[in-house]
Amino acid sequence: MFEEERIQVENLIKKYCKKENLPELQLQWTWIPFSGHWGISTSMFALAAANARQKQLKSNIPEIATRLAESIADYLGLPVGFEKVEATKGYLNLYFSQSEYFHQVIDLVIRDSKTYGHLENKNELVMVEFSQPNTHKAFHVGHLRSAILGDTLARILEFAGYEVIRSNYPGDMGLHVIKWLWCYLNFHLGEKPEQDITHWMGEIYSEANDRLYENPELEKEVRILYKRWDDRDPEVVNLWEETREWSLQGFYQMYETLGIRFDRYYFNSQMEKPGKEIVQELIDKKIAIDERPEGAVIIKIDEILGLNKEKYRVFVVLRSDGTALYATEDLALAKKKFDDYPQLSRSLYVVDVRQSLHFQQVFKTMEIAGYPWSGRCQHIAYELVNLPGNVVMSSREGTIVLLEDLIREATQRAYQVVQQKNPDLSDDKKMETAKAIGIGALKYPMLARENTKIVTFDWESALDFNGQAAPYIQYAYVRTGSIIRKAGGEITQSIKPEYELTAQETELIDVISRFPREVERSATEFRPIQIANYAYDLAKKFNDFYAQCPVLQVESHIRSARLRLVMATRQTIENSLALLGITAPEAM
RNA sequence: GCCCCUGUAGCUCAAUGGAUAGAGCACCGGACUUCUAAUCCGAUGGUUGUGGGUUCGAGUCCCCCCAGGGGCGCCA
Repeated sequence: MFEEERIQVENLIKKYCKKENLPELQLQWTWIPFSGHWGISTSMFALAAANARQKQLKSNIPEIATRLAESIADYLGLPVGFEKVEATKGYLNLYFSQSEYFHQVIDLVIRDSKTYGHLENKNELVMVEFSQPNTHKAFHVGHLRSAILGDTLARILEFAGYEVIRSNYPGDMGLHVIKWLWCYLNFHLGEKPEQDITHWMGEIYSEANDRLYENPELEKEVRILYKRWDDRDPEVVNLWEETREWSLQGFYQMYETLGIRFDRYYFNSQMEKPGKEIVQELIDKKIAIDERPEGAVIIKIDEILGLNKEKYRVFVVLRSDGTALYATEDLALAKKKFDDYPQLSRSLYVVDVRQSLHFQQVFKTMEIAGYPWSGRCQHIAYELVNLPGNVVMSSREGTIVLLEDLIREATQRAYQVVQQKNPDLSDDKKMETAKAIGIGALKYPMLARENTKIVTFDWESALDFNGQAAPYIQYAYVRTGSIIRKAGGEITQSIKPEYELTAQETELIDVISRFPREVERSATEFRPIQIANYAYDLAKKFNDFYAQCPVLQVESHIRSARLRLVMATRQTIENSLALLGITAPEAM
């Protein structure tokens, strides 16, 4: 928006520089940071400094910048599309024509509606792998972060013009699964989960750990069972298949509730064989050293690269007994993704920060082995969700908050408020609204935080719906709906307002116009926090407007203009909430 | 020992290298006869961990420290 006008001004400034024999610099434009105004701004400090350097002048840069800004402002006069040009403290500020800007921004939003902010097709295919839950374990609040972060990144990347494949990688085999099967076979044979599947699965896993802790001599039964799995004993395989399916059904339910979908499932258990093949290939290529049976199969990455410092360390890719490690399987998975989608421009892994070294090792190994796509793999690291006192959530330690419990609690609390404020809604509608609010409230704090910062979970703040939180944004959305409904379906034409806009109106339009830029930035930096903060900012500006500017009870031309502003706000809130995976409710 | 992350208001967190470092929570004082008060307005609150450097300009970039967290050969 206003690109043409900006370029015109830029050309004028370049002309001025040539005329005055000033160095030519790329101008950096920012937004005028003062509230109640809108327009673009550029500083003259860089130009002043470059000029001083070039001419060997020793002088006060801010002073020169101020004079430069002043003479350029004089030179420019009043370019088309702007209503004021101002030089102050070394900055050149160009204020947009209010009615022109209003008209352009609002028309664009209303015209594009659901696609407002959607960027041009980038013709790139990106895979986002996220969630990676372990079957036969509980699904707790810690797991929520990867699921939500990955889902939101996928939404943002899609909106930013990428084609996205969402993939999941459940951990459906490993020691935890064998322990679970052992416990089930001995103490729960014949039982089946009913509701809260992942909860029930988690209970048995936890029981297995307790029993083994109390009676360590039973470990040998677990080892025997693991051997039976390795030999593909039909009884074990069948039981594994059946119980694994229970867990997966539990996950599907959870994703359904959270509004998360996947295009592609890769399973840990399917990567075992191809992983071992890659390890053999690495041994054949003399990249990996086979120290079996005394030692494992290892790769001395630093040595291969000739690094003096320890950076990639030693990477263990196969156990000394020949069984697969997580690392073995991750080598296969990386390759499998590019076998399936050779045109992937990026393969992203949304996995917690503790595995940073692991992924560096995986990607670097594939690079050494000569796979050309290795540079397109990238780990998107995020910090953990801990309990107060920096206590890590762990199924084995029993220090977990179950996702089912949290969702139930949040939804119930939201339901009570809906019940109180909207008693006339049907019960289905109340429940639907409560879910939108409760789940939104859980998602938001995980997104409105830097990926690299730890989230501390406590019940009180998780269930606090006030302040900077999803319900605040949803409430602003509901308010826009009320106004439009009360206007009675009035048709509003494109309009250039002919009255002095209030500060609240200018700021609101300014924020609306920023949306596409926020999408771009959020996508290139893989940071949903940009959108989370943006959505809040937008809602806040609307609430300011709501408090100060009556829409329905004003003269008709103001009413028409404001009604359009409300419509555009509503659309932009809706679009930004959609990127966060948060439902915009009709009533609250 | 090596590597990564974090350090900003009492607490939780923001801030494309730019103008006066901003929100929420908490606390205190106000605003529903109005388009939904899950809202709004006001007040209080800062040596951006320390010390250097780069730059016209540093919370932001670089270096040394300090503090906390995480990772480093057969866990996932």
